[in-house]
Amino acid sequence: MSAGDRRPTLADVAAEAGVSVALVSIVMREAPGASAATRERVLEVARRLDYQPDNRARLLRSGRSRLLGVVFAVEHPFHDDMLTGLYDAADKIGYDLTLSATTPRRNERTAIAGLLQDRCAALVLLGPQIPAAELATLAARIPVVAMMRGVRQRTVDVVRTDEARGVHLAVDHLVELGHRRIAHVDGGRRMLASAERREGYLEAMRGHGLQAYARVVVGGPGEEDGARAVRRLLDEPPTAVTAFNDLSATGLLDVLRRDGLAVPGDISVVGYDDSSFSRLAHIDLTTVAQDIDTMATLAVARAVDRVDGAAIAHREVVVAPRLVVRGTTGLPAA
Amino acid sequence: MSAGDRRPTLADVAAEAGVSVALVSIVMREAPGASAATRERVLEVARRLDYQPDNRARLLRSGRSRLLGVVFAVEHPFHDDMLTGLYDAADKIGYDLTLSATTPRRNERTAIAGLLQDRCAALVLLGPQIPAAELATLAARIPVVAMMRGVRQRTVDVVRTDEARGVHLAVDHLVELGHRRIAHVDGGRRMLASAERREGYLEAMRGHGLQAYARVVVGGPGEEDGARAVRRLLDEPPTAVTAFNDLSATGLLDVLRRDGLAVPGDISVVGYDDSSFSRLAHIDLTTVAQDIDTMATLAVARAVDRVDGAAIAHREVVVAPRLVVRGTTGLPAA
DNA sequence: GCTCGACTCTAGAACGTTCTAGTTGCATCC
DNA sequence: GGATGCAACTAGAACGTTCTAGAGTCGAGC
Repeated sequence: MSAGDRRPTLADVAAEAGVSVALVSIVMREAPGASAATRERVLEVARRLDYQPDNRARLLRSGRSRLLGVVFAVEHPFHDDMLTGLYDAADKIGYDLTLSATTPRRNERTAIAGLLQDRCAALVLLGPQIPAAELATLAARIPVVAMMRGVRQRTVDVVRTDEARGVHLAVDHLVELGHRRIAHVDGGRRMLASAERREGYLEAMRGHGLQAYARVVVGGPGEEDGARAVRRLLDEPPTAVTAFNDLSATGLLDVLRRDGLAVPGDISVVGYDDSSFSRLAHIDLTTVAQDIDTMATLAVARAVDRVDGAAIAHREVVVAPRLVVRGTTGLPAA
Repeated sequence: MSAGDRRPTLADVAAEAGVSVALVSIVMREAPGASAATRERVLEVARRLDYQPDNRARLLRSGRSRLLGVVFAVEHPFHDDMLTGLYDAADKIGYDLTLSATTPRRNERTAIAGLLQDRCAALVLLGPQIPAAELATLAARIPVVAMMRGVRQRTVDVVRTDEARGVHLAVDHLVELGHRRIAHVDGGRRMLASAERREGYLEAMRGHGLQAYARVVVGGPGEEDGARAVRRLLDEPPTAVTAFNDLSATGLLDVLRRDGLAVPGDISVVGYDDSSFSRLAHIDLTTVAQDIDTMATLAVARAVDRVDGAAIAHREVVVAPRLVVRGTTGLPAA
């Protein structure tokens, strides 16, 4: 009735071009078995009829799907960056991505269920929150790659950043600038990476022979957590602070500046994550960045390997982060 | 060979339960036509075999797809917020969402092509960048709802915010606080909403009889644009500024504070978009927020109406924004 | 005892592709 | 001049569902 009565199919193109359906199929997916002349003619007809292949039917018939399901959280701007990398990586090896988001009102289980019904070949989960056991049962059904979360399950693959190394880099940088009294505001008990980053901090301090100066304050993932933590720190202020993440660092910065302390003049601050806002001139935060492209490439490669049934012994890939030096770190006060 | 040889199908469940495939289908989609007893039994078998319906086959067979394709940009954190609303709205009326992102290296055309192949029933485009003509040809093929962009094409639906009204609200707020010398830093020539917001500003100034004080400075969408514009403003500083967007406002704030001007003591600033970073204690920006839930609900409803072939005369829905008052606006300096 | 309707269930076609196993035509080889 | 090979093409099954049409069963109504 309205615009297009029905979308054209292979059969329509075949009829119009005077060839068989199978031949049109061959032409459309650029498979061998058609002469240049007919190829040309079929393509012309397809274009004229505005033919669009039906992915559903295509995937249904041809078993393997060359489709990777990705679960990401709308709350994490960082996940958007990772999507960019994943699209690139998948594209490069001829795979497609199908996305499913978690939102404050749409949980991970729902997001995963949707992808399972779409019959993607493997799942890539960005910072999955569901219990490890659940990941394991899921992995029994379909290859699963978890990113940015360590999972001690021998059936799920993991691609993550070397968290400890990240804070290590931050401490190295500060020490190099001449800092000694460096404190760490951690991510609290509930955050997965918190313990690793704290350990990285302690280890780095020991490595520089500064264990006597080491000081860890309990914080959390939010802005307020950083603000609260730094107030406790100010009785005997260090010359530099490494924070659990950028948000926490921002809260911290805010309190410092309100108290009239100059950053980095009086105190240097390092965040973690290289969140987009840390680039704002206003904040200009020195921070630790994950290697997005490398991680994305590895995750996709690993997923595809599993789909192809490759036998890979090690399940976990740990990628080194890098330090992004901006304006919140400098020489310590004299 | 590996984990699961093959995912179970309706036929497997049917065989195991000793009934026909059709009956299992009936049970799985909770259609009428099966007794409570068999329903129970079939479900039990399905659960035992870990049966998952195959969406592809399902959609292929049952023509209509109850599937909405959404194109969003990873660069826009705001789009993530909108996704949240869209998921809610779609969920409420039994529709599914399939997402396709644009990234710095994946353009809108590619994103749309993917969705077309997935045979979704309609397309929802967040802030589409492609030419209106292209949108029109697309709309000839499938219902299209464009969000956050005005399109003068009688074949595509539009759900957008009343941009002029947003700046109007900002000016009203400032005038109410006692400001008169209120300037506007616009979004430059290339931004779609720029002209509307500028008009809204001028109209509001006129409405308050302040046309003599009206002053528009050419800016842009970025932080640097705001910074550059405000420097030009400082020869004869106003007591308040409305900026094209939050990013521009942030650049502006940064310059002001570096110049030793207090915000809002010496000068008040209003942004636009309610970006997530505008909530940071550090920035705490008064801004104009779009009504995400309303817009999402309207967009989904409109898309579904078109799918159902409803005849709706007006193609454009304009939603009122609201002002979010935070810490960058206050009484003018005495 | 026959028909009717309601209910439960089933066979088989259909959706739009890809894949397998051909068939045809034509040039090549001994 | 008959076998062989190859390129170009085709018929029809298959993928896992849903849908249409109809078959069987049973109790009620006359």
